[in-house]
Amino acid sequence: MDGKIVNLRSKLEIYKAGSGGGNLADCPVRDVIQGISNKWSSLLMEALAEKAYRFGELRRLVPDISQRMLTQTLHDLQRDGYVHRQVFPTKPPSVEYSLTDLGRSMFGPLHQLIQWAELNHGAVREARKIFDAAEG
Amino acid sequence: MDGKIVNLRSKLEIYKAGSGGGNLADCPVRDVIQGISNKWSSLLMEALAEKAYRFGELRRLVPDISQRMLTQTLHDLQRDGYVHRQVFPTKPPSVEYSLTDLGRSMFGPLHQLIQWAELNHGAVREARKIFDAAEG
DNA sequence: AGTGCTGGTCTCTTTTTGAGACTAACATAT
DNA sequence: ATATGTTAGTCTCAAAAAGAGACCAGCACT
Repeated sequence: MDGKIVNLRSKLEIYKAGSGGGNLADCPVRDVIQGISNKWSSLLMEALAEKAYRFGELRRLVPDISQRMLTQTLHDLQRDGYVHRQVFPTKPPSVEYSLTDLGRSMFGPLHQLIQWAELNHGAVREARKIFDAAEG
Repeated sequence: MDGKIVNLRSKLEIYKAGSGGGNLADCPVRDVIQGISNKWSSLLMEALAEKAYRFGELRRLVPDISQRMLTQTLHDLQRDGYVHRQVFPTKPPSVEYSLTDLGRSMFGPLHQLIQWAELNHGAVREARKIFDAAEG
């Protein structure tokens, strides 16, 4: 039983006892998953998986994202290698965002999760209703 | 082209123009995905997928989660129907958390994403390095 | 000259998260 | 008898993140 815990610890833990260099980057799950586990990433990935979009198009597509968070989320997705940013020298300049190969690869499993969400939305809502009824 | 956008809009958008009742719950992707797209959910799901754990065990397993966030994340997972909470009348009382059927079902696709993360951690780190080198 | 379009940045406020002290009730150790 | 540890939390306050929306430059069109 303790062996299993230790096994899991190696995957989950951020701090390795007695190790000076243990940090978040040592845990793939946390390092990668946290990059896409935020309010807007999966939504933008889903949009860009369909086709390339320009900044303004994305903003209209997801109207309740603030420009600030759209800029920042796209920047983060680009930094992690999921999204490619291309500037076209039009007047005024336009910027197109598209998925990279890595982004398309990651969207595979992400899409599975999104499909699960669509399929089981009702069950989750039902669970919430029961829970909220049981304890206000 | 516009047709595709409209298709996507129906899945992504939070506000439906002219509709009084349009809100977050109308969008399965956002409603369900946002429940698990936070810092600790996937980590706790991964732990509980292995076996049931008690509150204190989870806290030791994920040592850098605050008690406050552990309580809250477990509460949210329970509310969405992924986690079952059972109190044992020991002295002092102990509480065991385990996955429900719905939780195990959801962990299927989530696990795929986690495996992708483990497999492609290196590629993501490399992308970050290149990005950070190009623009400080 | 005025207006609009582009893709942002800047500032301010609100919300979320983190750190950690504190609780109650009982068991065990001294 | 008194001190200490255990349980699963809650509470408060500080820090970080997110949201709202004004503002910007450069050019086209009117």
